[in-house]
Amino acid sequence: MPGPQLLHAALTRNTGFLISWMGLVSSKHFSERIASIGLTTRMWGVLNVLDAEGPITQGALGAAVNMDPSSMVSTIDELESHGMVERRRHPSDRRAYALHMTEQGRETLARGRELSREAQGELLAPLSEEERAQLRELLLKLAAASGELTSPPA
Amino acid sequence: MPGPQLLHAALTRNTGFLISWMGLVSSKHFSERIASIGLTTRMWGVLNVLDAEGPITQGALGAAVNMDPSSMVSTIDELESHGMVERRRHPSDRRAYALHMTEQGRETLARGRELSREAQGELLAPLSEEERAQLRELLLKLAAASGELTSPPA
DNA sequence: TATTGTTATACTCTATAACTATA
DNA sequence: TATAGTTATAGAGTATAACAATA
Repeated sequence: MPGPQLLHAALTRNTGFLISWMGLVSSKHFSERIASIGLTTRMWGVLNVLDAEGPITQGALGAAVNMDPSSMVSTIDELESHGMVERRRHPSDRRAYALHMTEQGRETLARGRELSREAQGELLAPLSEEERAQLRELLLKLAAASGELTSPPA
Repeated sequence: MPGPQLLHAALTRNTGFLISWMGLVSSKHFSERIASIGLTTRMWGVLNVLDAEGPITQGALGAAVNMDPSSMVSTIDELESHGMVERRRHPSDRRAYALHMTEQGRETLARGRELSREAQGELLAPLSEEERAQLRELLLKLAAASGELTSPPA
């Protein structure tokens, strides 16, 4: 799509389609913002989970963000080349890395969180504080149950 | 992502990210369903708008679903090869087509709408009727305003 | 024999630019 | 000169398979 614009009324009937649409709008908007500090959405996800989980294996991190191993390689490559993450050797398993966040990684993450809040504010501008909280709760319920989804019927 | 599963808690803080995530879950789930009747998400969007707008030009249809002209060509090719849409010549402009939906297109659309309702029911299963209506209203507000978004700051 | 991470490869989706036939 | 549609191509993003080092 050449820039998400207005959704045709005919495509507005199904709430699932609405969610997909707003998901595209949101991720496009957000990725434009964090691009200004050299981040992609994938890097963003990895950086956040790494921050929460501490030194962790590349495979475990990939599993946590639902990214396959080969995509992880290039994502970590990017983060490392920007000095945000270090690949150190795992102390007891010489096949594996222990990924560490650098000081610059932490600074970038902090700056990214500011941008993230800004982007969210713009995205949710049409909603009142109460409505934002409502939306957030509803989405959390859906996300919590989304693991049981996605398998096509027999 | 190898199949949307659970979202890591660290990525749950930002509502914008939540929307993106659920958008991926929803569109993956939905596209798996309509694949069973030979439709892709793009074909689905075009079919719905074509149904609403009646015979229409390829370019106008592309604008209505925010799809660039070259992507429209392959999408209409698919629809035409499945006998759902016909490219007839525009009565007064021989450069343009007037796209017509066939009877089979209408049948597929009707069947797709059933699948769409089913998929929506599964996606929104964790929500009560009242919550579903809430979510729908909130998303409509956001979608209505999404045109003003997406441009990065100066 | 299995696992961690890597490489090479391919497939999908989407966008860009150059082209044709009309206007 | 501009527009409707087409073609060829290139760029993301993501997935698969084969591989080296280590377990």
